Amino acid sequence: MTQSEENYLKGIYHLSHAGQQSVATNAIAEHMETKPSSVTDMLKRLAEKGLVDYQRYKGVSLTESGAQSALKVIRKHRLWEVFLVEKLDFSWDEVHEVAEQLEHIKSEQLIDRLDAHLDYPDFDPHGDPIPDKDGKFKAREKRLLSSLRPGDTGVCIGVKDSSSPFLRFLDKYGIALGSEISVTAKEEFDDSMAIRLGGQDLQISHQIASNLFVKPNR
Amino acid sequence: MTQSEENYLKGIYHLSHAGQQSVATNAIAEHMETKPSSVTDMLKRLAEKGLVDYQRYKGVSLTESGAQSALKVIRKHRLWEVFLVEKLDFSWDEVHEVAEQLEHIKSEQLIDRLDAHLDYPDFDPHGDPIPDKDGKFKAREKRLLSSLRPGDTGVCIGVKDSSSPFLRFLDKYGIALGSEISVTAKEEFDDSMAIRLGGQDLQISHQIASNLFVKPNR
DNA sequence: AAATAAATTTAGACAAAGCTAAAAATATGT
DNA sequence: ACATATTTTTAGCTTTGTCTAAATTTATTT
Repeated sequence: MTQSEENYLKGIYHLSHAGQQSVATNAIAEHMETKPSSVTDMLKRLAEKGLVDYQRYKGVSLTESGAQSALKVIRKHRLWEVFLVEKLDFSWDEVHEVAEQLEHIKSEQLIDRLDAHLDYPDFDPHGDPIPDKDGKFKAREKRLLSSLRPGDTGVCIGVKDSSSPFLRFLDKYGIALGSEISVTAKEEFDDSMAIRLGGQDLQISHQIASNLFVKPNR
Repeated sequence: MTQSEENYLKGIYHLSHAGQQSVATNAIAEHMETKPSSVTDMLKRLAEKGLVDYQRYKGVSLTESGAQSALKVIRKHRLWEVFLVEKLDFSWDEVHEVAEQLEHIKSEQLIDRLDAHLDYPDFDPHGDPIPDKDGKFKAREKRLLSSLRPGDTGVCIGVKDSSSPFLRFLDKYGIALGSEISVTAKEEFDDSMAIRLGGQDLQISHQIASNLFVKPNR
């Protein structure tokens, strides 16, 4: 399987889990920053290989085999991200590009040993779950911070938006995976919130709160 | 620069340091397991980019810029080999293939941090020197074991042949980088040698002795 | 020095992956 | 329901990197 094929499978996987079912050609093109005509070409090739179910004009979905392949790539991507952050001291906003390359290295042995070296992590530096060898991953209760009410508390376990500006914003205010957050107030008007973490009080916009995942305490 | 271009530069670099000066198209083809016509095509492209000096029918040599690029690839390859052996417990006969892929990952930051993580190694697991960021590497006195005479001693610092069968042979008899070796006898007839290392006596053929580098003690 | 052999290059094809522009199918608005 | 807009596909071209077969250049023999 080529790198490009792997990238398409990964893209289709992500799109078919955000929205549902069959994914539109245009959606893929936009997601992969390419042209719809190029997507069509690739879909035909992937269909040939039994990795996707594709009928022209009807969108596409991953076959079982395609989904397994996508999960393998995602596993590699996320394990490399953990490596970069834990072992090479990258910050969480710097890892994506490099992991995009590393995810295409072909060696079962390499990824198994990397997994062991990292002590079998379940989540990557953005809080996304890492599939195991069989493509299964640990679920955990995950809600947007914006859905909590004043008085509620939770632990930061991930981000929805993983763009560099957002991640750098979080770093700046000391918000990291594992941070204990309690909601002290919520503004009706603009849905901004007052939160407390590690001794300090912060005022955060709805924009921010709706891109942070927390595991609520009960 | 594409992966293929990088591979050619690396190949030309190795060939022009084993033999001398300008490298023949056929030699490159053989070394890279491809056809001479493909090599010609690539040489033209590399010449276009100012990475090699090439005149048709006359062979090819690296320009300053081409040599620098080749050294960067070699640096990455060897650093990754160290990583695989030191951190992921690969054995020295398993690392080459994977390093062939990893050497093409593009990120200055990655390779700098990997270098630091590995504590700036000077030599790879086969004893080959690792170029620094400026393409320079540490020299050290290096002789073939076969050139020592009875009574001489030395430390094993590298292999000439780094094929799996040879490396596995060395493992089997406990010969590793850093092993203290003393020559106890040398057979006129077939140039085989009796050596002593770590308490045991071994009889090794000329084949073996002429593929092991040692730093002689004086 | 001509004849032959070996090395190298050219010409023409092919596959992967992309693009643009035009055509076809599907969806939407009134 | 029909015209328009949107989406998707097709057709044809480009680049990278490879190949085979034929042509050409260089090297070696006798």
